Amino acid sequence: MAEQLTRKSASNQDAQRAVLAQKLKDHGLRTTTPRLMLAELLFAGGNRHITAEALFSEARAAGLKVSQATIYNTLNQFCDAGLLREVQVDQARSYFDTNMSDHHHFYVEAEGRLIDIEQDAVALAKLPDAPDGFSVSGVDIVIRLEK
Amino acid sequence: MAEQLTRKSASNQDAQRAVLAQKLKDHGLRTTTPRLMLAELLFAGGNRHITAEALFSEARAAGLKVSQATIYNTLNQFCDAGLLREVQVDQARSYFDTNMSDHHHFYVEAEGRLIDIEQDAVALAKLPDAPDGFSVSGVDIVIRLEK
DNA sequence: CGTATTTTTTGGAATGATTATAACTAGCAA
DNA sequence: TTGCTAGTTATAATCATTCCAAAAAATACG
Repeated sequence: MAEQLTRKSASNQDAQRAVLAQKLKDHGLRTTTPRLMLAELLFAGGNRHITAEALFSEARAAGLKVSQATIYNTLNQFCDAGLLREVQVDQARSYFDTNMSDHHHFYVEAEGRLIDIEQDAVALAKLPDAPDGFSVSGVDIVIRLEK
Repeated sequence: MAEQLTRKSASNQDAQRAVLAQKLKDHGLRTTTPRLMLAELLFAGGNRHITAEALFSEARAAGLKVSQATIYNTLNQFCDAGLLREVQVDQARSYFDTNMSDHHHFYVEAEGRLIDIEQDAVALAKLPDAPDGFSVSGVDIVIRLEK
């Protein structure tokens, strides 16, 4: 029984990795060990918001020997590839969001914590036109929270 | 005529400085030379958005000998005092906005330029409630622009 | 009016996140 | 396999911002 569970979870893990490897390929990224492991941390457990530093700690805690440079490179590559988006809430550090759907954020400044706002919880009744010669590349709404 | 203009503009400048000195006092800040000169750069010509680096350059260009530390201190003090607000659009550097009224921003990423959106050009039809235990301390909307 | 007390300013060092560099290694196509 | 290209690494470099301790300026007090 214990063996069976172990075997089963191992194969689940393999399947999950295959899916993630495919996801990387689909976005034009080679499947390397660091990328795959980081993808697992980032994408395997539902949407999340994370800083480079936090991902580095997690990777280390998970036994993955990866350098800080790789964390930054990978996060930036994932962003460029459209697997991640950067959220601008604190000039001190960058936050990355695995949720690529169109949505906005609460930001708990005191805790440095981001919370997704469901897409249909915000409705804009009116938006200004872009100034002449420009087009809108994105609309970001951040609702700051305090206790 | 030229003299008259000179005299007149000098007295205008004095009057303006008196107003700014009072403004500082009203917000609990002592009137010191660097503060007054920086206040002049910041507030004398209509609303503006500026970075620490840009203000430093302007101050130097205007012949004011002020250290970078003072630029940062002053910007932060003005923020704390409610004379300025910080706008979060680029993790690389902080922008300060002299317009304290409730409004939002366009951000031209390619130029690092902020543009005010008039208050009534944006209307929010629906906003989510703050999660339990929190209250909303601010709502920031940034519309990113590209060519 | 000067002198003491407190606040500011300053230059330079320190910090912390992020990026650049250059050598090494791993993926992958032939 | 082999060779070429891209990825990873450790370390140094960068850049905005903050910290620090000493010097200067502003206010308070006698």
